[in-house]
Amino acid sequence: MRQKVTIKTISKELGVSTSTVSKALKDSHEISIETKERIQAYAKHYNYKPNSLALQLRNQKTKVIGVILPKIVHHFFSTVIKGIEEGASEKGYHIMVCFSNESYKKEVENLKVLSNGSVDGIIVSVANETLENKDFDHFKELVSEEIPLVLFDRVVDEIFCDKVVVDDAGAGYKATKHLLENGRKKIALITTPNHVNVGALRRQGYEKALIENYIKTDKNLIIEIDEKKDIIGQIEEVFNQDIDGVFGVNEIYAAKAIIVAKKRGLKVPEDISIIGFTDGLISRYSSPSITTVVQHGFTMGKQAVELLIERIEKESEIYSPKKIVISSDLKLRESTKPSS
Amino acid sequence: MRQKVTIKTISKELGVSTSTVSKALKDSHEISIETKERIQAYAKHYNYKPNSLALQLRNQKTKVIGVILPKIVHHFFSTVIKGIEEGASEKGYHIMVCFSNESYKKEVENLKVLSNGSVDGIIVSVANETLENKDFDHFKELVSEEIPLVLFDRVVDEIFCDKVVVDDAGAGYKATKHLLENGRKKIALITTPNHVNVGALRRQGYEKALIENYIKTDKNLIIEIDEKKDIIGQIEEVFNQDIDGVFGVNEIYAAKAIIVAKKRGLKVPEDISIIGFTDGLISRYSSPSITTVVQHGFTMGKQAVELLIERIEKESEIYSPKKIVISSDLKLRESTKPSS
DNA sequence: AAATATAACGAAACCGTTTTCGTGTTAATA
DNA sequence: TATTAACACGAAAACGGTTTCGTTATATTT
Repeated sequence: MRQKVTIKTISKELGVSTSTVSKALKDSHEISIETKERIQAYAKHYNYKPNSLALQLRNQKTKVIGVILPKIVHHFFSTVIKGIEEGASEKGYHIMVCFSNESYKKEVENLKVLSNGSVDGIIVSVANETLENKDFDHFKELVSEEIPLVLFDRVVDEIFCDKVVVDDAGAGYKATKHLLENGRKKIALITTPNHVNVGALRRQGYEKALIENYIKTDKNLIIEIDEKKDIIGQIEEVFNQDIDGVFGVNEIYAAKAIIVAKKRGLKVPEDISIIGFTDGLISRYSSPSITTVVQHGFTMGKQAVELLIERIEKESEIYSPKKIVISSDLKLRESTKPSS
Repeated sequence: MRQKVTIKTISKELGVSTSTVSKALKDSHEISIETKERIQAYAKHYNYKPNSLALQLRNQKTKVIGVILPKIVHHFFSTVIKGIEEGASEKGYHIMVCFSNESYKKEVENLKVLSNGSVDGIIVSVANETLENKDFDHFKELVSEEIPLVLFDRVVDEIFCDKVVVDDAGAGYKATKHLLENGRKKIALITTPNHVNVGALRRQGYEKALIENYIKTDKNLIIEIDEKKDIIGQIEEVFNQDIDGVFGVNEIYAAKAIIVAKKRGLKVPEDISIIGFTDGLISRYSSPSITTVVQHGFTMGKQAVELLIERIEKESEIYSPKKIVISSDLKLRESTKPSS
């Protein structure tokens, strides 16, 4: 890179001290008008830009927020990141984004890098592998260093920090209840293994709705997808039972359920109602379009970053962690309707 | 934040100089083994982490790459960013992500912030508004400051820098040719206004394929979507003509074309073949699934970042910009088949 | 005329680290 | 015994800014 023009360059060139230059550029009253004008003109002409590293070092803050996501090619997370960026941007912050790719090791690495002073605070959605391991020491260390931290969506209770979550249990309840109100009684649940908190919570909601309607939960109707195996194949199994409704805990499962239903000659939504989670493009464009629980990822991201910045900027005050619960709504589309 | 342990803290605490501490932590031979052990033990115990800002300032490099994207909630761009992050990560870099939201003003701002020393180089896909304005001074200034810059996908030729593009003309050609080979002759093109380079290029490919097959391009079959208006409505118009094939320059247009076709009682692909661009989730999950041009966003991102890092790390050498063209392939699905 | 206020600027410390270049002590060599 | 080498460490500059606290010269007040 071409040698940059610094305060030092200017001071040498104009025969004044660096302090004078610094003050002149800030329009300080300590400097005479003529000198200020000379300096400002020079700076403008040579396109002087203050080196932000120097400022960050001096001010002990970077105005950067670190973000660690499990993945990015994913509608929900990309929505969240948009919310985070917008919220950050409004407050004059920038974001540094890393991905854990659901790996514990990468999450630890990322956290280490971000906590060395290059960001003012960190926002994380925990990797699946970490949730399985239940090893959260890296987060606890962060907390003990008093680095502001906000967890969202995939959070863990035992970490002492702010959290933003969707009301997954409530959402699962709403989704299931919608199917029940459609007159469906034999409702299958296509979910993730239980260590994924959100899956577990959505299942709780599902079970609660069934119980309220005096329906026994039938283990055979609940299937925990192993993503390493063939998903369609696993879904086929539950279709071997007699069912008239499906609740998929994400939009992929719902979309695949539709494919399986069609293959079996079942009409959606006439013969079977199907509801999904995550209001992404799949739900909108699959045929029939899918009724889903919309998660408000954008809101989550924005809330998370606002919480974080508040924490960063009021570090003097006594701190007690908050938990924000974002409720979710149903978006009704073609894949559900009352049974005839 | 709790006061962090620095080299200075350690040096005071152990009664040695900061130079000694620094050397000891680097296992320098200049320091006696006992002293080194004392210092290292202390550092480990108090969880010392070198302040990366200080290092960046001293080394005059940040190991951070700035990325400016027009948007993020978009399959192609999120794929690219994944490629960028992976490539960066492999070389020990991190990424700082900003969004222009297709706005010229935000792009200029982002560029200004990133060029103040906080990143070693920048990767950009140009905002639509900027392409309309044809105002590229902010990029030229960057180039004149010799800040490494790589443009991808939405590039502009007059900027002197490395570029990574997809072979849009070739891809448009391939897509159209596929429809022709299916025996389709009245092929509509649903595209963007011409100032969007990629749209223009794909259109060139479309026209070339038609000409090769001695088919006159019919203006009435080409529709430039104005995204501010109702998209479906605009697509309806082209369906008022007699057509048997549709080439949509992105997956949304293709998906909406399918919806319109179905509404008109046309069977896809029996009566009409429809092909899209961008192999995202929509194409995969809409019904029928959509034959598309796959853009290899991941590869683009990775190539872009590798180009950039090469440029950053070999700054001494004489520099002549490269342009990498990524070819695209067709992914055949259900929405196209030979006419019967 | 002496004391004080003000204006305009510079010196130096500081943020946290690395690195060059001493410097003092001890051990080995001439 | 005088010289040199090796060892172990510290002082200081540098990266690019900001800011506190002088300091000098002039202007104002008593």
